[in-house]
Amino acid sequence: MEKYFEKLKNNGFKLTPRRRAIIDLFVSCGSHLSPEMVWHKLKLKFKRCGLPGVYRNLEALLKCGILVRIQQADRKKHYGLCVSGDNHHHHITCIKCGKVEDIKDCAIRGIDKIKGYKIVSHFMQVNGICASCRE
Amino acid sequence: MEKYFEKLKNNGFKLTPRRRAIIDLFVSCGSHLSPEMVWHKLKLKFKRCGLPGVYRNLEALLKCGILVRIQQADRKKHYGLCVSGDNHHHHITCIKCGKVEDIKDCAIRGIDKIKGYKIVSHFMQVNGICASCRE
DNA sequence: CTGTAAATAGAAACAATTTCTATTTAGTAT
DNA sequence: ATACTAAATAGAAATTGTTTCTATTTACAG
Repeated sequence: MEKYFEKLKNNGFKLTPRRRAIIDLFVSCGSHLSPEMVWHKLKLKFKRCGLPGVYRNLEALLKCGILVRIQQADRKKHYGLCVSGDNHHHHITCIKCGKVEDIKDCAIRGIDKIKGYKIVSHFMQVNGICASCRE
Repeated sequence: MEKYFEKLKNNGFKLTPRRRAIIDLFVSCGSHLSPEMVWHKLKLKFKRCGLPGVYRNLEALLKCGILVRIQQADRKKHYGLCVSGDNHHHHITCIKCGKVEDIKDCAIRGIDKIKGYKIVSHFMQVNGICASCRE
């Protein structure tokens, strides 16, 4: 918990109740959330609370490496706690409970070229059903 | 060309001038296009031509396997010709010219489980610079 | 405790996509 | 050829997700 507040400070961001609540939320739910889902949760705690503020805070937390952005099939943005820090990794998402885990092995890493293309970036998203949702 | 018209028919779709033009467009440009880009091109040929119609047609062509949907970093949908047919594959995109090619090898294929997750689906997008854009 | 830059709410703007309704058209049956 | 019918269409309007703007409030350095 403290380490997150450190990160905020190191990046010149203030520690506000909103941000504390958002971090809490991600820590306790342990899965990824869309801005709208975060907003619904926050509205339970704060009576006055706008969706634009949620977007701004999620981007701020992304910038200081507390959250990662996860690409889903829908057009919504999704965020999750960044577990691996800055190391290159991908995500596996449970389609039942929404939990997100990091995949450290990356098939592409270290590969320089594919089909004559100089590789600039790549993105991988794996969807599955986690052990506890499957039993 | 004929094979595309076959596919339309096999899926219960009619072969309309719009669809013919859209297929032509993708064949001749050999890269991926957003609905809006398709629309701009179509407007040169057809004076009356709506963006909603483009969306509908791209989805129709997707359904019969003529086009594939490519996930880009932006929030737009992108479509490209489906070169590999129904076989599982991913795409590499040139960030300079927009060309899209298929990658047949897939690191995930055949893998059943990762971290205890039963894998349901996955998605990979590689971005690079192609040989001719690089020289 | 004061000052200031950052954070905020809420309204409004924006962008991509989808839905709706009435009209037109492709392809089948005559 | 011609008429019929389901599908395709244009254009307007609605919806959805996100961003920008302005005025007010707040965290925290001094």
